[in-house]
Amino acid sequence: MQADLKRAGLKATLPRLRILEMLEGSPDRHVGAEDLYRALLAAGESIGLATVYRVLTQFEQAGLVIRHNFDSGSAVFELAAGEHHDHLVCVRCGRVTEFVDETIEQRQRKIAARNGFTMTDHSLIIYGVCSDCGRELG
Amino acid sequence: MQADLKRAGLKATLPRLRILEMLEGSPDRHVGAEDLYRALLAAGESIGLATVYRVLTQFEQAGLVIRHNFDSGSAVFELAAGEHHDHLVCVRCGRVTEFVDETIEQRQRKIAARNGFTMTDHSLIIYGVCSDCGRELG
DNA sequence: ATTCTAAATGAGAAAGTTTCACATTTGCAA
DNA sequence: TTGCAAATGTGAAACTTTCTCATTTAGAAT
Repeated sequence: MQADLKRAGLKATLPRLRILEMLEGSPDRHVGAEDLYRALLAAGESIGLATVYRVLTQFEQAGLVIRHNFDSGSAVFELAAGEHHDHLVCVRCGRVTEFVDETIEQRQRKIAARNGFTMTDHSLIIYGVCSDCGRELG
Repeated sequence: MQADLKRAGLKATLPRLRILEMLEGSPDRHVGAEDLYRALLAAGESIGLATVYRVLTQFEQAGLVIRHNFDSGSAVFELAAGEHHDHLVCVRCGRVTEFVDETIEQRQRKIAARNGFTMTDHSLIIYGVCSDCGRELG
């Protein structure tokens, strides 16, 4: 854990370790900065909101976390562990499901190339109503 | 033009007409609320920023415009005329290129269905360096 | 262990985006 | 023309994110 930070070129400070723990222990993989901040306060840590934002941005630059701009207005962060994947977001309850589709990945690379773009990143979000919410609505 | 508004169930007020004209006459199809506001002021209109936001949101709900949350932090709007399409965004100069790929569309529908989601919308953004910027960077 | 120093933090102010509240104005139907 | 509901402009407010700077801390060098 400290090693993860060192490897990323970041000092292993208490706030950084706490934030990393929170991200690893979080029930939902996708959390907002404010949520994270409140969870840390609730857990008895004394941390500043500015630090949470700062650290998340550093983690993003170091490749430890990924920042997503879903339609909600504020960003959510997720641990970068594991494979690249895209997202299904329920517009009703906010539930996030991950998926990978190699066909889509390939087409994206082709499209970027065809348009003379050197692809650095991409974001695919499918919005919809999840099965639970669909059932509730009838 | 007035008819477009009427059809959408909106009164044909002066601010709404001006905003629609701006969107139609804009050199880049993708504009921010603030940009639009300043362009209107520059054109001699007297309009409030709140009105611009309000009207854009109404236009979005009416299906006249589409709101995008690119990584820039603030939303951009585009006229909904024409076919659905996705976007390539240059991370350096901000240039936006549109594309359509039926294969990707199909896979998305499949993925939503497989996960029990009723798809309402989707957003695919490819970030990269466009050919012009790539040339400049060498 | 102790000391030192650059880096990191916490608190609150500040910046940027978007929405709200409400007095005034305007589009449109009668 | 007139009347009224709907829309607007202004400024305040809400919300997210970044900045500033005095204080604290991690880790390297004693």
